[in-house]
Amino acid sequence: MIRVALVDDHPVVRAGVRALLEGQEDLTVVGEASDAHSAEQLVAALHPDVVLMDLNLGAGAGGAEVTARLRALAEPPYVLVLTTYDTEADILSAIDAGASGYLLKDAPPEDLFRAIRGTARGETVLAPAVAARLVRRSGPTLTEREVEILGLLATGKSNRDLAKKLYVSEATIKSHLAHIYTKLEVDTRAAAVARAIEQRIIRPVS
Amino acid sequence: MIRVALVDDHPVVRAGVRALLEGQEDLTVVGEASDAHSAEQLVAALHPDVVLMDLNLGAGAGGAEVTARLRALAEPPYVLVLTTYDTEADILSAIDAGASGYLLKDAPPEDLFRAIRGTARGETVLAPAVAARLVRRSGPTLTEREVEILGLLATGKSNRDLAKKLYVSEATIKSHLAHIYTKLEVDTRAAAVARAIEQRIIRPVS
DNA sequence: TTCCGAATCATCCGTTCGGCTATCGATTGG
DNA sequence: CCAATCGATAGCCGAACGGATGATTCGGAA
Repeated sequence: MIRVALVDDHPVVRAGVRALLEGQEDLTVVGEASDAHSAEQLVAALHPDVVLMDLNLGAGAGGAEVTARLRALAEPPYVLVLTTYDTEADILSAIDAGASGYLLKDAPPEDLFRAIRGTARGETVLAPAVAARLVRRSGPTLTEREVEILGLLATGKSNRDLAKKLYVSEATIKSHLAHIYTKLEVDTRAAAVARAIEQRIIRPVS
Repeated sequence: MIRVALVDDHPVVRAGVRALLEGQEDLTVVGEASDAHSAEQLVAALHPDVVLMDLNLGAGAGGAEVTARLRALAEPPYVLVLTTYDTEADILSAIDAGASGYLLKDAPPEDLFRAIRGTARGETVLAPAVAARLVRRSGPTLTEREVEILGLLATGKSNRDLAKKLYVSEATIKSHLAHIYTKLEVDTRAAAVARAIEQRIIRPVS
């Protein structure tokens, strides 16, 4: 019997996953948590085999942080990230934090079951769409610096502002922008920002 | 007994809502659909009292369209929109299409129950966050024209492009942009696009 | 009917962008 | 160990942008 814990701030999703898993003979839900803090308590107390983790836990610590802390425990559970969609950086940081897999919430139940069973065996499981993003590097890969600049672009900064903020010359900024435009196949900052948000390279939050 | 039909492309969500509703004595789920087409068939065949509708049905027709068609039936069901989050325009078009209410998926189960019961009685139910958006007109209200321009801005169009596309002069475009900047409290197109996406005024899709 | 907002158009002007072309050190990886 | 990539830098130039100001028309609300 694989003991599963759910961490998600959506009651509907928790109920859904629970209902689906209870229909499987070898899977059982031993607990639920809706925030970072109770998630840690839950895992410490119940020692589940697998934790289904939503990365977006509303307010407070994010799923990646929680994942890292859970994996730092004495007998760490396997963590399977189950989320709707996130930034490439989010995915990477979750995996960095020790997540064993990454599934999207719109996955069919069979995929979910398979992923949990695989995870419980210590396998790494990635949703096809996610794997594609990571392996094929779907689309061009932006450098850290470029992502940083994109983030600032979204706040309406001018090249001069960017130069000051990053302690480089305007020429450098323009060079980066040119690279960004090429990679995103755009030719204006506005389109670059829209693209970057659409491709989840940056988030639209300030 | 209130007969409910679910329309959502996420199996997990369908299972979750079903599980939650089955725990209520006066609510029963009579059917599920994951796309526009089967949703219409389902409703025509089963005549549910309330349809829980996700606006984002993946590919194909959107939830608003489906809502409109369902409401055009001889004995139309009440439609309660249950979605994660959408554009102000989406909300309005759903209500235009005849939806009786609008709930967010992260709502606690009790709210969901209340909303379904209210909807079945013919009441209009809006999630607080949604109501606030519509009533208080949270933030400045952009005109249709301004939203249209914002959408095109996100594709990287220049003022001249916009002028040609909208059959007006560049001066007009600049005038609109100035208004947009004022309302969104920004001063560049890039920031305007980011703001607009963040505030769900436009969507980041092309 | 009066008044206001939306949409349209216009001109001026200084600033900023984006394209182009090149160079250079550092780090990483075959 | 040498190629490739990344980050940083530079100058030039035409086009685009954003700010400021003002005007007209039209339709709906007061």
